[in-house]
Amino acid sequence: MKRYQVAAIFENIADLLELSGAEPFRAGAYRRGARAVENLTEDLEKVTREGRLEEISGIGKALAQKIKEILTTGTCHFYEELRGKVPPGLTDLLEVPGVGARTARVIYERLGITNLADLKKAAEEHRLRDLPGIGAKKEGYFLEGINLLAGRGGRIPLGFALPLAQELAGRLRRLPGVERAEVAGSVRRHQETVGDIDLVAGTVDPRGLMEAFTTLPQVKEVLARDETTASLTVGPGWRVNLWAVPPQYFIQTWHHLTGSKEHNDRLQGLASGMGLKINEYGIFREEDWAQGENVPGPKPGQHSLRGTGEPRGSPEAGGPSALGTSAVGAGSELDTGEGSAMPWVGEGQASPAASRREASFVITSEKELYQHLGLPYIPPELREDRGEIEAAREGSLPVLVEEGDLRGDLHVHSTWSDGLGSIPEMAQAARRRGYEYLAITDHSKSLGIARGLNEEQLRQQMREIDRLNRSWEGFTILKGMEVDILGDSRLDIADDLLQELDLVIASIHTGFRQPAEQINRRLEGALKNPHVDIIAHPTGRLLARREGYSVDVDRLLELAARTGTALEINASPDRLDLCDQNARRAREYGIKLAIDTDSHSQAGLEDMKYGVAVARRGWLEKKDVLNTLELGDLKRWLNT
DNA sequence: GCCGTTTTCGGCCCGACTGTTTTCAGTCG
Ligand SMILES: Nc1nc2c(ncn2[C@H]2C[C@H](O)[C@@H](COP(=O)(O)OP(=O)(O)OP(=O)(O)O)O2)c(=O)[nH]1
Ligand SMILES: [Mg+2]
Ligand SMILES: [Zn+2]
Repeated sequence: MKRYQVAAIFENIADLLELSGAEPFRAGAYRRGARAVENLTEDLEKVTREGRLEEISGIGKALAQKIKEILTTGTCHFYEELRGKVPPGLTDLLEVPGVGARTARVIYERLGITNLADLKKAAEEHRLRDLPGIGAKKEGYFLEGINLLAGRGGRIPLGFALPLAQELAGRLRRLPGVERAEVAGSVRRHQETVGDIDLVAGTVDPRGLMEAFTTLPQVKEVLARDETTASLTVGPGWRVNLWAVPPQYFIQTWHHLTGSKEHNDRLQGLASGMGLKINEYGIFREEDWAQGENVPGPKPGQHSLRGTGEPRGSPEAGGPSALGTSAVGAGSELDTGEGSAMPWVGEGQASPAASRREASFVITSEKELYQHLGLPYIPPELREDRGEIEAAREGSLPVLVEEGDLRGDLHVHSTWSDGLGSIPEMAQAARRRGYEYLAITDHSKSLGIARGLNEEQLRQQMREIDRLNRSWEGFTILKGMEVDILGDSRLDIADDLLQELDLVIASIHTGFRQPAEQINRRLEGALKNPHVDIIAHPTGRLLARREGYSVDVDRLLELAARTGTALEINASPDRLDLCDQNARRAREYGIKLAIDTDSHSQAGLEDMKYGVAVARRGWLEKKDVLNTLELGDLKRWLNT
C-alpha cells in the first residue's frame, strides 16, 4: 500500500517541478517513476529491502534514494523543499481546462494567486487578461472552466460506460456511409472507471454522421461540434466523444485513440528506434516521411468553422478544439458525394500537415500494425505500459482468459437469503449461459439484513439442492455458502457443517473502519481455516462509493498463496474486487482466482464480462482461473 | 532524472489547434 504514497509524492513533485519552470524531462522522469512504482507487482518494501529498486525501469539512483526516504519517514526532503518554494495549492489551478504549468506560474508570479477561489475572483474582475500570454478570451474560458469544475462528476464506472458505448457504436454503425464504428479509449481497454467515452467511425459521410450523432435521443447537451469531431453529454453528464475519419485511416486512428497514452508513447519510441514513424495516420519509413515534407499542398489549420470567434463549446462551431486530436482531412468544401473511394481528399482542400503524407505501409488490422513493429498483437486490456511491450518483445505475453473459458459461477445468491431468484431459476439462467455448474452461496446468519441462513436453514437448502441435482443431468449445483467473517475472526458457521459443503466462501461485511491490523487478523482466521476455499471481495471496496477496508494486500496474498486459498474477482460492476492490479499480483503469487458475479438475480449472471475484463487487465490466463476447470477437476481442487 | 538493437551523452511520442505571438508556446488528446 505504501507504493501509492510514494507514487503520489512523485506525481506531486512532477507537478511542482513543472510549476517551478524546471526542465520538463526532469518532471517527466518523476511522472514515469510514479507510474513505475504504482505498476510494480511486487511488494515495494520487499524490493527496497533487497536493494533491487534500480532494477525497475524508470527508477535510477536519485529516485531509488527518495523511495527509501519516503518508506522510512513518510516524505522526502526534496519534496518538502519544493513545497516551500512552490505553493502546493497551485496544482489545483492545473485542473482548469486551458491552464497548464506555464500559465499557472504566470498567474502566481504576477498576481500571487494560489487557489481556485482567488483565480475565479481575478477572472471575474478581469485581472487576468493583462498577463502575458492571456487575453480576454482565455480569461473567459478559464472562468467558464472553473464553474464547470464545480459541477463535474467523477469518473464513469465501466458498468455504465461499456453498455452505453456499445449501444452508441451500434447506432452509428447502422448509419449510411459508415463503414466501421467502434469504441476506443479507456472503455475499449476496459478500465474499471473511465473519464469519458471515446468513439471512432470510418465514414464517407462525416457531415451526416455528425448530424445523426448529435441528435441521438440519448443526447443531453452538445458541447462542441465541427465537421469531423463532436463532443456531447448523455445521462448525468457523461461525456461522449466521436471522431470521424475517412475509412482508409480507420485502423490507425482507432488504435491511436485506444491508447493508452503511455502505450502509444512507448510504441512510438520503439518505432523510431527502428527507423519508423508511427502516428494516427499510418506507419512511415523515415525516408518516406522526409520526402513527404516536400509534398505540395494546402496549408493546415484552415477549418472553416474554426476561429470564427464563437464562444467555447458552441454547438454550431468547434471553438477551441473539444478533442485534441483533430479528425483527419476536414475541409471547407467537403465532398460527401456518392461513395467515391477517397471522398475526403481533394484538390484545394485543407488538411492537417501530417495527414497529407502517404503512409509507407497499408494497414488493415491492428495485428498488422504490431507486426510492423516486430511485435505480436497486444490486446487492448494490456495496453497500459505495464510491461506488455517488453513481454511482447520476449514473446511472453499471456494468453488471456476469455469469457467462453468459464464453466460456471461460484458465488451466487438465491431467495433463501437476499437474492431475487429461486435456486431453480438461478440454475436455469446458468444453464442458459452454457455453464456446467453453479454454486449457491447464500449469506450466513449474522448478516441479518440479508436474511442470512442459520445452520438448520443451510441443512434444508443442502437437501433441496441434492433433490434438484438428482432431477437433471449435465449440470450441477454446488452446495456452498458465503460465510461471514465475524469481528473476532471466527467464522459464522461451525466447521463440522462447513465440511459438508462443496464450497465455502468467506468474506467480511462488517467492521469496515477497523485498522488494517485487525482486518488482516480476521482474514487470516478465514484463510487458515481448511474449509474455506475462496475469499470473496477481498478488499471490500465499492467502486466510486466506498474505500475498501484497510487491508495489507501483500500480507493477504502471501497467506492466500501459503494456504492454497483462492481469491475472488468479484464481477459485480460496483465492486470489481480484486481489482486488475491486485489480480495480477495474486497471479504472480501463484494464487488461483475465481471470477464470480455475486449475483442477486438471474440478470446478475451477465455481469461476468466485467470480471473477465478485470482478469484480462490483470494478465490472467485460463489456468489461473478456478472456474475454468471442468467439474471433476474443480471438485478435486476443492477437496485438497 | 533516466537510459542505451542508435547512444554512457543527448536524446526523451506525436500532431493539431488556439490565442496572441509578430513567428509560436502552451495545452490537449
Ligand atoms: N500519442 C498520444 N496519444 C494520446 C495522448 N493523449 C491521449 N491519447 C490517445 C490515447 C487515449 O486513449 C485516447 C483518448 O484520450 P482520453 O484522454 O480520453 O484517455 P483515455 O480514454 O485513455 O482515458 P480516460 O478514461 O478517458 O481518462 O487518445 C498523448 O499524449 N499522446
Ligand atoms: Mg477517454
Ligand atoms: Zn455475496
